[in-house]
Amino acid sequence: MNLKELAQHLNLSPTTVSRALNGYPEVKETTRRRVEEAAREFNYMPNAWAKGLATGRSMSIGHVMPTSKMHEMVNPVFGDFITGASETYVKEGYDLKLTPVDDGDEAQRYRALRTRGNVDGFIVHGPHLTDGRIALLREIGLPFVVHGRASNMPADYPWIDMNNRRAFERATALLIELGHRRIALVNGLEHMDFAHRRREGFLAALASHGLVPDPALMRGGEMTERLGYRAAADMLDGTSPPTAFLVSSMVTAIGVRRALHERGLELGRDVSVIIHDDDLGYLRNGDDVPIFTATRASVREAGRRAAEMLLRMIRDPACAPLQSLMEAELILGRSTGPAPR
Amino acid sequence: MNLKELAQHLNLSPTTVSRALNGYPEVKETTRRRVEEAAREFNYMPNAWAKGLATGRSMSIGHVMPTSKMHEMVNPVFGDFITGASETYVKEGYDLKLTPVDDGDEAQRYRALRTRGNVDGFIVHGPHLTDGRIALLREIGLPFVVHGRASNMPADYPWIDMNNRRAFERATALLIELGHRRIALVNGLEHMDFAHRRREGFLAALASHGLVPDPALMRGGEMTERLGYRAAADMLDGTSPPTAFLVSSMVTAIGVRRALHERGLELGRDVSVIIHDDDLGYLRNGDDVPIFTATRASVREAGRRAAEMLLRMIRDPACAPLQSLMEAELILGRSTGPAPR
DNA sequence: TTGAAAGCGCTACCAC
DNA sequence: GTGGTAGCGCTTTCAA
Repeated sequence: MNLKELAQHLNLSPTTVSRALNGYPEVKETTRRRVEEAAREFNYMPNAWAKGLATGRSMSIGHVMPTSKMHEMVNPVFGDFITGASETYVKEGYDLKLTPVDDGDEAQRYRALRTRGNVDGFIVHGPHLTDGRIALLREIGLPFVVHGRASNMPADYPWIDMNNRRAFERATALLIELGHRRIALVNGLEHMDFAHRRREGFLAALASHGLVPDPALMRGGEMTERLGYRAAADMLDGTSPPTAFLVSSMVTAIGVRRALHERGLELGRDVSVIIHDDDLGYLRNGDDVPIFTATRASVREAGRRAAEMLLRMIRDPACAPLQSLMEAELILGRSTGPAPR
Repeated sequence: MNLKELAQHLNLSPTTVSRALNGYPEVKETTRRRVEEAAREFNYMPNAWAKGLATGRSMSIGHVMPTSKMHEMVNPVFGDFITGASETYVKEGYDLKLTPVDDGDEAQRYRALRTRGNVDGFIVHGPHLTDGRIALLREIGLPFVVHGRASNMPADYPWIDMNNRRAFERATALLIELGHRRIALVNGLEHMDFAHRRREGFLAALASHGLVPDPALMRGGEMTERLGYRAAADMLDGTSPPTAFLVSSMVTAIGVRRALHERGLELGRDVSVIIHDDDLGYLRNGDDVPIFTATRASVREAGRRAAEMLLRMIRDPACAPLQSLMEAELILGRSTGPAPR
């Protein structure tokens, strides 16, 4: 059933039916009602292609994410974020076009999506510190929202982000106040913006307490179990081992625990650990360790908000770029850890 | 730059240009070359909407996945699978339309995608044992491929799946041959097809060795750390504790380990464990435990294949439904575990 | 308040 | 081998 047929059924012109369905004011109320009813009855849905062709809008949003580091973002933040965004899209009749893209040919893919007229806007996932995509997207001229930030770029684009810096600052301060002086940081890949900010928070807290960071106690990498194990093992076997760890991601923390366990060290007795992770429900490793976290619900919320920001920009290209910072939640474990030995 | 303008530049008709670009045979080779060159030069890309409208094909594929259980599939298989599928799509000029959908209103969303003419086919993720979507999709009439299977449905649809049954059968047999008689199964949610098949494999191996399954030693649930912990704790504290565990997912296995550790039991000394997981690179918990696994590469391969199957069906609706079973790989740990005490 | 008609950019049929 | 032209289903002037 298409518009024309529907119009014939109603003894109306396609024009009027179109207007009625799209909320134009000049349609008589009774007519509109009649049309809407018939549309429901025949389960009429406008053909997206014709509509796109006629309006120039595609009613779909491109989500582009680098695949080589996929696990960093996909797992698990990405799923929840996208679910949140979809809630908004569905409500507003938009589709979500997912484009995993190799780190290399990003520019190509963005341009293609743009030129073929396939999307009305972009969500950018997993920004690096210096992320070329922002300049690229600006040049391309479609609205976009960044999930995260790119610290080394002028901050005049719209973004939504967790306050990673603050979470790590608070976590570090907490450990310092417990009496720790040698605190290890096991971080994500530090060319990723979120990891960089976490590090900054860590350093800021040290500095404001008059502590000097020890490079031997700072490590970054893909957030795997293996990284946690290697980093902790090296540090614990080093000349002056840490008494506390601050760990990016639960998975990495598991590796840290393995290294502790191998050395007969007990968490909460010999060593303190604080974890930051965005995936609580899935992998909660007991409740013995304090966690800074973006809960699943709040990541979803972030997705919803990002989508709303983007749709607003699509509708009103002149509107100011919104920026939104969300706070991580602190969940205290049973033991916040001991004073250092 | 659109087709008409490009044609004018070349002093050709739009028709010829279109034919040249779409590989029709009746174009003179020199003309084709001229056209292709110009297209590249002006960075011409056809407007997807016009093309869709004219051809009736959307050049995009819908990936629909239930969100309520999202972590089960999203994490981490989904990312790799979709990356693989995208490789195929990009090559063939297709887009990937992602639709997270609440378990409830699936029918609606599928129909909408179909009626609005938005997709040419579907990939179905995370099938349940009795999955209504298969009947629904058949009724809707677009080609689809299921990532996984639905055991309780007639198996005449196209699917691609890991051989979960066989992996668990082999794993169980391995434990039995080591001398274990009381083997625990910590499984995923058993209304999910993959989990059901794993259980079947487990039971089959017991049966073929003349062992009777003990319901107290079988547990299913969301594959979280907590499930592993609870299940193992209950079983170990029960009247006749298991001497070996077979665990679905690395994350769950971490919980099992915690329970063991709490009780002073050591893995590889007091108890054997075999894990099945599809996410090796990310969360490899040491190399001390044997793992059945679909490697990241093979999951990607599965995505590629599924996409190819689907595109084939789209092009030739009459073609027979392909079905493809992939074998999990066994990676032996340093210790395969002891004989039972 | 409604309708007729002209496109949107492309493909595909038919004629040359 | 190439070109003219009629749609695909919708929106959007302009006219009534």
